[in-house]
Amino acid sequence: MSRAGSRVTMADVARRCGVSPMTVSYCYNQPDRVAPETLRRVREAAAELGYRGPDPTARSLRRRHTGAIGVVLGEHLAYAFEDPQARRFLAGVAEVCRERGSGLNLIPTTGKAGDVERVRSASVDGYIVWTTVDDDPVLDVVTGLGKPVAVHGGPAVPGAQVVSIDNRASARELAARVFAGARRPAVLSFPFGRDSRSRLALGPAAEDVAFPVTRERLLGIYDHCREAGVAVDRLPVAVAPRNDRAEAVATADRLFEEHLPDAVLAMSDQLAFAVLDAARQRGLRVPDDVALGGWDDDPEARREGLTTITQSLFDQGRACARIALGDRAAVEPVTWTTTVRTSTR
Amino acid sequence: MSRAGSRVTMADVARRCGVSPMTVSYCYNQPDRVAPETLRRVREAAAELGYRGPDPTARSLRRRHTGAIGVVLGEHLAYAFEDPQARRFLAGVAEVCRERGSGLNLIPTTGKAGDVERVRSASVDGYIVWTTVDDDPVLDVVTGLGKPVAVHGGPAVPGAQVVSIDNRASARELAARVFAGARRPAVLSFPFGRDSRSRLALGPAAEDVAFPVTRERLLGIYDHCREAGVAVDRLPVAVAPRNDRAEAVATADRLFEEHLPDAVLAMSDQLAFAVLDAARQRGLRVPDDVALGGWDDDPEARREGLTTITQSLFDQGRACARIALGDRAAVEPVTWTTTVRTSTR
DNA sequence: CTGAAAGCGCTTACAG
DNA sequence: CTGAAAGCGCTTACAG
Repeated sequence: MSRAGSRVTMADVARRCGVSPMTVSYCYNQPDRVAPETLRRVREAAAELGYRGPDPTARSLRRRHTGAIGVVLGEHLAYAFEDPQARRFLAGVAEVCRERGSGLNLIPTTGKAGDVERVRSASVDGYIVWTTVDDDPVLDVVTGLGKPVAVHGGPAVPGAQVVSIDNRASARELAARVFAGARRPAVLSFPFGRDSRSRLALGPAAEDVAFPVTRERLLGIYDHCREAGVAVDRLPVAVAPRNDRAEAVATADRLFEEHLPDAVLAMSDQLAFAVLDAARQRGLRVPDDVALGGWDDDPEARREGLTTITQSLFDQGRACARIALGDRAAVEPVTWTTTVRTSTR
Repeated sequence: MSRAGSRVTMADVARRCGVSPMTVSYCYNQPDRVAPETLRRVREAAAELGYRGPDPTARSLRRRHTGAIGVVLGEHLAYAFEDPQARRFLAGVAEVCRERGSGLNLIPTTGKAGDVERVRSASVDGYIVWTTVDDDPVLDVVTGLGKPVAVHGGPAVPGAQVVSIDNRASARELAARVFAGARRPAVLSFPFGRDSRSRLALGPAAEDVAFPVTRERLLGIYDHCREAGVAVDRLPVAVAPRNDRAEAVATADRLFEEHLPDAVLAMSDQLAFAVLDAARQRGLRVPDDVALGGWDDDPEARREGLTTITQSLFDQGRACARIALGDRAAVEPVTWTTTVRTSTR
């Protein structure tokens, strides 16, 4: 048996044992259709020649599908392996891929020029786009390819299916919990756009927020404020540079420094933990001195007694994968619930 | 501009504006070679027809490379997103892919029948195999394809380049540290083979260990024992079901229950933390009652004062990616050092 | 600066 | 049960 990694083709095998290339093809794709003796000879010839089976690229071209889906990550790719929620999501995607024997292609984008080309030139049958900004050029490219597209979180664009909880409704409900009885409520937000700089403002306009998930949550919080008679234009909203517990402590700390809030609604559990860390450093008690709420219901949230919006990023990953693989079956709406623990009054 | 996602080819564009298909091809691949006016007309026709550029699969077939590498993960794929060291490794791989504009294909295997086919039928130019067992059939497949192959950790096989620290030497050196002054040393090991069941034995034979990384570390520990006059056949070796802190606590606890060790060498920081958790539950002090050591130098290791083997899984991921992309440049040997902290005497 | 030709390696309905 | 033919969509030396 030769180990020649060099190009051995079906035609070579066919020639070697005196059959046509299509018979060799059938040996690999529908072995039942081939006479046992022929099958044996073909396999023997393949072994002698070191032929390892049909070339995947040629097969994909001919069959007009690749058996893989692409996941477009809008951040430095390492993020996908660091952020707990992105990980849960990808684990869900991966599970479906494994069930279906499908490939999983990670496509990082950076907001620079090469993105569009990298996305377009991935050999995949469908795309999943991880939550991005409204005007991300990748969305146009991906929806113009005639392949199924799932967008996690948002934005909603024609030609793509969004998989997301109702962020606005969940924010409104959570704000009611966290801000209950508070005199100085505040928000710790995700970045507004791709330029992820930390900032702090009073009731910033929701229209300025480029990430739909962030915008909807902000809008939901404002909804509550109006209902509860809280002045939105005096609501401090601090923006964390990234969804990272350690990094966000400084932002949370500045929030305490400047406004000493007695209730903080954070846009994720990670950010809520950052508030918790900052509060502890100051000797503040939760929820007596400061009430807290977050999103995601991370395993750590239970240990910390954090009130949070429970949702399954894993299941959402699964749903996105099914869409990207072309499942027409109606994907059920994404569910969420408010889980009340001891961090709120 | 049409949004027809349906098949529009280069030939269609060529026909539309009265040039040959190859001119259209040049417009995408070497636009400088084309007269500006022609370029303009071709682009216009492409826009009118909704042509989005060359089909990636056809291009790959023609060019004979795909611009992607495959990463073979020997565990349930979700593992890649959970295990801290696997994540660091993949982040390193991903960084190189991003630098080179290369794709990253995740290929999960499960030890079952479909594996070989899934690996073989991935359209990639090179492979990275995450540490696996000696007789993994995937190794044969992957090295027989005539494509570059990097194996992380091991085993070493012809046709593949191994990227790994010297596990045996590091184990020997670490054992000397951790077991110093101990009367009842013990080991908390990774699984020996793919059947990941928890067990506890005295000086089990290293030859029975199917994972080279695990075997080499065990051999290094035995090396030290022989030098230091510790009876290997009375050295308790507990096997954790998985490299998971929470899950391994039960195994560590059993080790304390049955042997009450005063020094435990764990094969990773995660497993060392499990020992730490079990020790704390029993009110044991580190290092006075029990000395501890691990591998990897996880960020948490510094906080916990854990003596450990420092290595960069991130850099090893980078090295593997370069190999899989065909870099012939000598990849430097992988470095490691023993970082001594307060968990040893 | 542009085109005619060949071919990357395979699969599929269709005959026989 | 097996084969002749067509073609998936593109790129590349080579002429001109």
